[in-house]
Amino acid sequence: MNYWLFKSEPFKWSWDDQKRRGDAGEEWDGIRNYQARNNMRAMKLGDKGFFYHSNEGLAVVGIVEVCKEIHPDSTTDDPRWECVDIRAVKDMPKPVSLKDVKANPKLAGMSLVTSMRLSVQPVTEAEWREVCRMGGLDPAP
DNA sequence: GCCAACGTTGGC
DNA sequence: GCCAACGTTGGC
Repeated sequence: MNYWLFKSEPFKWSWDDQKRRGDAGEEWDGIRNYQARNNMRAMKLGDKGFFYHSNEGLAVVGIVEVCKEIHPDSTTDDPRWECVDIRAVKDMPKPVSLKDVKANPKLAGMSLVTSMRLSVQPVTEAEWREVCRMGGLDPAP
């Protein structure tokens, strides 16, 4: 199992929008960055991810799960761009803000800190557990 | 709203 | 294949 982080500007696509989709999930389309796409290519069904609000909120607000592996992005005809589908799993009991992440030395190597602009990021298991702990969640499964 | 960081594009 | 120009992202 691998872990990821998905960034979204809440006024474009928020955690509430995502939850409203329920188990059907939603295509994570619109990604036009190779590194982000490559990360999505590496995702497997059932992989978990953080849902992060950028620009406004600046916090990890929920947990998502990959519910469909890589496929063409329906919002473009350009075959270079592909995406996965994700569905909401649960809320973060306590959102973990960027400030909190930056303030935690254990998370100094996290992509959120080091590759600020990457919109789909890998998360290590240690980082996953730490952020879950900070958010008031039992990190197991 | 500003601006720094950084990815992409295109001319050479 | 280099690099300057340009566009976008995202924290502040």
